[in-house]
Amino acid sequence: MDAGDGLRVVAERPNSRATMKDVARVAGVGVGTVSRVVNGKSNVSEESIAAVNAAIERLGFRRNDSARMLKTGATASIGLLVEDVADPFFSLLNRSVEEEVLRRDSVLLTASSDKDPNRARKMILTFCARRVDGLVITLPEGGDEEYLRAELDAGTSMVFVDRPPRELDVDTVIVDNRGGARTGVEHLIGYGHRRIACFTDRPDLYTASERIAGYREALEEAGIPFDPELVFSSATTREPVDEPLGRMLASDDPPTAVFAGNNRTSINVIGALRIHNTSLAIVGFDDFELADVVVPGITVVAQDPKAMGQIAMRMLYKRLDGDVSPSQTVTLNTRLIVRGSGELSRDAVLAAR
Amino acid sequence: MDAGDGLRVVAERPNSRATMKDVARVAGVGVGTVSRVVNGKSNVSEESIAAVNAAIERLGFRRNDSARMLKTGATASIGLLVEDVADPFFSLLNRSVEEEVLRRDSVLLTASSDKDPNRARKMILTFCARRVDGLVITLPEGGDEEYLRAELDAGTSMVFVDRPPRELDVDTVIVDNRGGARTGVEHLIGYGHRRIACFTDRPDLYTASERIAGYREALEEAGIPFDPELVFSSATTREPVDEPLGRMLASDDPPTAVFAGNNRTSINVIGALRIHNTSLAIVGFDDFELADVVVPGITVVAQDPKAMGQIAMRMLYKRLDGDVSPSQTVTLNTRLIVRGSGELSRDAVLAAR
DNA sequence: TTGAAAGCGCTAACAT
DNA sequence: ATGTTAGCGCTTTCAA
Repeated sequence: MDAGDGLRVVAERPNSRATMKDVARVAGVGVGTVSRVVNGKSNVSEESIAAVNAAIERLGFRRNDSARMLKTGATASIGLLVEDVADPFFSLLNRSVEEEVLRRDSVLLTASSDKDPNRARKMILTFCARRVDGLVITLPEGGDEEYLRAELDAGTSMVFVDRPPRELDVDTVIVDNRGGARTGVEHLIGYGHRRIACFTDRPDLYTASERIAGYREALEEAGIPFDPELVFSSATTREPVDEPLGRMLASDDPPTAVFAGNNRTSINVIGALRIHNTSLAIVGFDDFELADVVVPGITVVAQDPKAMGQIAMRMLYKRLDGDVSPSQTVTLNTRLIVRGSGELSRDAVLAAR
Repeated sequence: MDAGDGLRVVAERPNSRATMKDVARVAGVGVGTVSRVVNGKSNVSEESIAAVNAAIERLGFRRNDSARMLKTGATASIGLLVEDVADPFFSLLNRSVEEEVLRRDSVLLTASSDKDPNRARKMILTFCARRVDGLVITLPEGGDEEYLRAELDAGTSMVFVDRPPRELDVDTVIVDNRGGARTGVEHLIGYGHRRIACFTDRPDLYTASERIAGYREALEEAGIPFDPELVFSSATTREPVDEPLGRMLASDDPPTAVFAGNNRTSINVIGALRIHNTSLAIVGFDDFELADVVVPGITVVAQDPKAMGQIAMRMLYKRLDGDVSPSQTVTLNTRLIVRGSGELSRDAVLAAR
């Protein structure tokens, strides 16, 4: 390169982007002016604007936001941690959060915890190292949440969604899991059912335990004894469901209805019922695509993940805008969507046996 | 604060995070040492490590990655743009990409284009301004793609998924849409069908047009005339499907089978068939949850979004690791999953009328 | 309206 | 093994 002949070879610097300095040089102005143009400040002459834009175009300049973030301290980014971005519920929440983030011209960093507290911790700390402006978190059960306190103290805003923190004092958006489950089970009881099976996720999960509690409350209120034989709590994958359902059906006093604790569970129960060639009344928690396409349509207790995301982001941005009022918990109500499967009466089920 | 009495008030600097300088001061070492400890370099004494870690703990220090990124030029981040993160297909792709990103200790920025070229452009340029190491892109139809060339020239690696670029010379992962569709339609023809309806997405979309082409190829090969009356191409939402399906069914020579161009379409067609209280043989493109729970199970031409994400990331990381060989296009084969709906013979359908 | 210059927090080269 | 320092690319005073 510098062959010693005193000539300075101005390399094209492949694979290295032009900086404002480069643009300034080409445009024949100072970097300050370039910065003003790039950020659309008002006090720049038309001439300068034109010259700078031409240089930008020519060099393919794109502002380096790392430098900008370092300087200004604002990253215009939000971190979202959910259980699984591919889960129908969380993917809808994801999209909803994205819309709000876009509205503020920020970017969204996403991650799936896969229900693993360590993975969650790692991702959250990574987000914090990137200095996200705020965090939307579905924290998996069973891990320590103390490490979040340091982030909170350092001024990182966060809002919990889908389940509340154990100790932390942060904004939270949840749904009325217990009340929703109770409504669903009451609905079945209203159609004469007294033997109602319950298929849910692991009961150490907040949402599952709340829904089981709602199930029990409805039974109790109706004076129906709780029978642990009718509860199965690892229903999130398909295979484990067939056997316990079969056992229940083969018992002396088989169920005539089933309450399914979430969308995956509903699907698994429907499949298992198919296997056992039986039909029971069924009400599921969570709506899902195709719930109205199977016959009969599946009656569900629906959540609104879109609203959840919107509300969470609204709360978060209020904090980012300086609100320091006490933290809030917003509890969204569920909605019973009647489609047929939940309106199969006890008599009808028994008659078909 | 500085009350003029010569005393320097060392404020607690609330809402402003500790820096390496702070940590160095508290630990009684230099910033270089702090940096070495934070980054796990080898040549540091046990003493220093302990002192630094204690200070980090006490101050709640977390490295500012904006500064690190500015300095090193590496952002350890990948940008993913899909049509909609809440779509069952793309959400699975999203998760798959996330796993690969996690494996490299990077973070993932995600965005939905919502099929809007302008929104796509905005998000991609934002990602570029953040200096993502690489981009995984499903570019919406109908927009200019030239702006990507500047990014490519600047050294940003990218891989297209789900549909190929029009002009750009970049790595691409797609599925054999045409061949898959042909296989699906041939399957129906094999069961005696000669009047096969086709419900798809807008034909200006790459995947839809390829699938329609596959549909036509299968017909042609079997000597079945193509009838535009049997094709409906805006089947992505529910309502528009009912009417054209009804019209086809009421015609002189109604279809006995239907090929559905994607998962949403399949669901809509199933719903519409329910409305019209008819059953036809059906094969859909894309697998979906519940495809095996409805009766009969839905026979589908399945893609593998997980594999797509893995392969895309493998290609991307090879580029990031310095591979400069010519760009590749990987075409994944589809898989026909037989579940019953596609094996309803023409005779059976006619007999039921 | 504009250019010059300080400095955001970090890494890495250099000196010790 | 460790402290010091230059500088990454930007924004933002400050002075002109």
